[in-house]
Amino acid sequence: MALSKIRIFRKILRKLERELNDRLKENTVYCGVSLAQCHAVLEIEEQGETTIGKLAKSLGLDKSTLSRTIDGLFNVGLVKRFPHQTDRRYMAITLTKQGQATCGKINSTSDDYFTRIFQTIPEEKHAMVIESFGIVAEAMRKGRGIENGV
Amino acid sequence: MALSKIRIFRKILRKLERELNDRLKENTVYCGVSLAQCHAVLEIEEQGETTIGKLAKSLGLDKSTLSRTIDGLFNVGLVKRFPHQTDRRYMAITLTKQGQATCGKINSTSDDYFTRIFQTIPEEKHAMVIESFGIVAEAMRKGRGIENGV
DNA sequence: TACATTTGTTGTATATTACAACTATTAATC
DNA sequence: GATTAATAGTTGTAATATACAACAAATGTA
Repeated sequence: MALSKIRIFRKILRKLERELNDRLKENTVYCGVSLAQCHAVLEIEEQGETTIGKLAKSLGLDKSTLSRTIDGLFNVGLVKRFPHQTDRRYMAITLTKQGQATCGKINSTSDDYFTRIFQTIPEEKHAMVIESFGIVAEAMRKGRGIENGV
Repeated sequence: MALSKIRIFRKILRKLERELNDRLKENTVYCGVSLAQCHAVLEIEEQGETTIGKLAKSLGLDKSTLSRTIDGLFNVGLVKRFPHQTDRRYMAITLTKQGQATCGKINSTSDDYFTRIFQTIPEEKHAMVIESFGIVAEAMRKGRGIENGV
């Protein structure tokens, strides 16, 4: 692919990153959780009962970081934390009712937002857009460890 | 658009965000600058001679934050800083030779990376992918201030 | 000239993060 | 079964990134 197109794509990507960031900030502020907490909450929702280690791995963060993030969520009553039945090294982490409510709020504001965004995009392009984002996300996932100059 | 599709799109987007983040981290570490510094350097390159205020605005950050980021870049010799000729309230900011070199390194590792990523995507889909990302980025930019639950 | 605005810097506080050292628990080895 | 390994999580510490408020310097305006 021509370098000029790569440059165009990178520029678009930087723009997209800025927009995504701004939106996320607004959304999390509105939902009363920090960005880190928001990611953790969504990840717990996705994993169901989980552990610090699993969350750290799936979010690509250190376990100490997650330990503190979960501390914060526990303190504001969004997660429950109790030793695993058979292996007491683990802490089983789940969302409280309130945590589920927050999660629902995050999801619904995000759903609303993207519904509106898609309303400004011609309907016949929707499938193309979704496919394209999927392609790139997957290509990047597969390309992990590709020499990145590293 | 159906909620189920919105949900799929959001999930893809989260995946993409994680991948983008990871890659940026590796890249900036390799290029010897922090993520914030990297963004600033690329923005200075794009704007040419610029100011703290302009950078803060374009990056969506506080001027005090940029003041400190530029401090850091100045200390490692990547930017020059001197009072504007006619209005001495401004600091004119430019990249040094070394700053340009770092910028070139950032660009070329990113170019290489995305060139490889696109090599894993069928060629006939390249145009579609670029168009789609452009559409979403622009839709989000236009949609700024859309009630986001706020 | 006196007041208002703009630009950037500094003081202070908070959030996010990682690494290293540690504790507690479980698994493996002998 | 006792000793050693490995694993899960927490805590101490430090670095980075960030914003808001107070400020100083420069410029514009009345």
